[in-house]
Amino acid sequence: MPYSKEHTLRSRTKIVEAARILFNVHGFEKVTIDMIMAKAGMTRGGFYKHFKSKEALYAAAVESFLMGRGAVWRAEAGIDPSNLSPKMAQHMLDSYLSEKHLSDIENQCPMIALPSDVARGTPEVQNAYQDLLTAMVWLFETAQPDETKEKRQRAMAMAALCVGGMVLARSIPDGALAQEVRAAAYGAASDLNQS
Amino acid sequence: MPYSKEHTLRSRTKIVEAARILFNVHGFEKVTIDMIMAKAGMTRGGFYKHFKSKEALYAAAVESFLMGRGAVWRAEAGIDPSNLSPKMAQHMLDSYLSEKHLSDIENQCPMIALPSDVARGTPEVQNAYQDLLTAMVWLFETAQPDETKEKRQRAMAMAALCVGGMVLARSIPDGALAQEVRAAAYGAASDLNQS
DNA sequence: TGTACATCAGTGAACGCGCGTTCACTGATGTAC
DNA sequence: TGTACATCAGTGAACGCGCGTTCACTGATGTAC
Repeated sequence: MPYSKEHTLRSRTKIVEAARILFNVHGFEKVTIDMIMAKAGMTRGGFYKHFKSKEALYAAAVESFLMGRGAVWRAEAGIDPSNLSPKMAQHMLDSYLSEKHLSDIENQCPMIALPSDVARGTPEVQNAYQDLLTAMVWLFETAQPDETKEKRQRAMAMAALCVGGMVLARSIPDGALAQEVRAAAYGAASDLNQS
Repeated sequence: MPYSKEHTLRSRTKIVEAARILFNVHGFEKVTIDMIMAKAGMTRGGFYKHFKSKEALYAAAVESFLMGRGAVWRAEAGIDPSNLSPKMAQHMLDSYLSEKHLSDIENQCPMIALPSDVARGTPEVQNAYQDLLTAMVWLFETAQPDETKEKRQRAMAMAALCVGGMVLARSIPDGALAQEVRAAAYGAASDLNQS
């Protein structure tokens, strides 16, 4: 058995990480296997030792966000999933609907970066996307105080505001309007979290 | 001057209409000039007599929704833009966040169908997208009673719920969860409209 | 401890296909006389 | 009113390029003796 399991896994991780960033910046179709492998420090052919197709990598890249870059991001935002409260949910909103997230193309949440690609993607990719959504809704829902009514609907509306606000802000050329939309979504989501 | 202006315009309209539907279904990259021209009842080569590139058609297709299929759609929903009221805005929400809209891939609003393509598109396409958003926000804002506070923020949050709710519902494989998200966004948007 | 071997991650050239765009042409139709 | 002409929308073959995937190979390294 040449090359250790660790070596192989490290290569795979480098490919996924390169892909995640490139897909975020350019979208699925515009990114080539060459670009991904070059960014990962390898050459074209080796790709198929790790993934059976570009589509399979896509699912892995979306999935990787949850426990990879997403975890770093939650930590930076001061979110502790094992100790949730409305304050924690507010931290999540502060961070997700921030100017910083709006301008951070490389490390943005894939739910914002890739929706049209995913809606037409394979079941694999859609499952990965759904896992991200489910995690976000779970966080918002669990963070609500016990007595809150309609927690789940509330959490889902907050998620829709997070993704909708950012998607709209990203797709329009007028920067001032984009900030206005982002801020409006932030305000409405905060109201839902605290009322 | 061979062929009347009307004839040329009719051809152009057929191309734009075919493109709007095909982009909605398959996304920008997956649709070929051949597919579009075939659907419009013509052949490949003629395309460039009407548009300078595929990108230029893209902008035209997004733009066309506002006064084309979108107008039909508003009429069916009983919306009269010259006589707005909270009830009209509610009709808009009823229709936009409906099960019908969720399943109507061909005639869906381009804001839902194409966000990731647009976010990386030309300024032309982004302008067309922004026009759709501006129209929607204007409608929600204008429909509010005079005494309502923060009308504009409210209208923007409603738009974010409309687009966010539908984008999420479209991108996940679990149909029941998709309906739940759609309904939650609908509930929250209705609350914003009426409170 | 040292060495031959087997494995398989990684290389890079090549393949094959699809698609956006171009181009020489055809032919329908409005206009001038 | 009828006819020759000019225009340009539409045709369809061809071009050229890029990209996903394949494939024969190379060489690094873990294992057996």
